[in-house]
Amino acid sequence: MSWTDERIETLRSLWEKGLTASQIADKLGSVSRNAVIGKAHRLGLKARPSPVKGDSDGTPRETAKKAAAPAAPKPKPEAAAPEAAASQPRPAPEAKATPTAAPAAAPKPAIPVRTAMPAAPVKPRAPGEKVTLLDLSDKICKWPIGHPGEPDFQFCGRPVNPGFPYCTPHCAEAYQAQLPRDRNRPSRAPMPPLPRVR
DNA sequence: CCCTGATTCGC
DNA sequence: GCGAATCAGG
Repeated sequence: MSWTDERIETLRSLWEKGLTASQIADKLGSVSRNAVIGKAHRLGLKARPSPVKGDSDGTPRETAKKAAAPAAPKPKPEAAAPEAAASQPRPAPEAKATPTAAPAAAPKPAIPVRTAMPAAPVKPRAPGEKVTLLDLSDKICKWPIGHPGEPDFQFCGRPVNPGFPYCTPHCAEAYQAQLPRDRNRPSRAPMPPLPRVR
């Protein structure tokens, strides 16, 4: 379907009424959210609270262009991470106390590591500057340092191992291969300490 | 992950 | 002109 006068009128109306692009697209039918936004802009309708308006200072909007740069490598996500089947995420990293029968060597789980990783937070931070909740994104390691609620609490902040919530070292910490079963030994690992509660 | 609007660019 | 793909942020 195309943009008939009627549909354009509807778009105008709904857009200025404050409906979201998705809602408008939904109402019109046969068009995507992007189509609505594109059309709205072409019509001159615009300036609605955008999540991305946080464009501070002189950074209009410049990112990797498509055909512009000749030598522009494309870090495409590609194949997703093959969720380790024999692994167990440990939500309570502090409790890495594995006193009894410490395995001679923690078996290196097969965690895909694609790129070398700088051992520093994504954004250079002043010494002592903490990686707080407000800094979290899909891109930085969310491995907790310290205990929530305590003044020193912060997050690791290194770049994540793509597809994981943690950086590579912390992935190795969090996802450990299941050790071979042994009937002579208690099947249950000792309970890790409970998280502190206030 | 879901969502939002903005922008780019091949068609 | 159109809108999918992408981006950047909530």
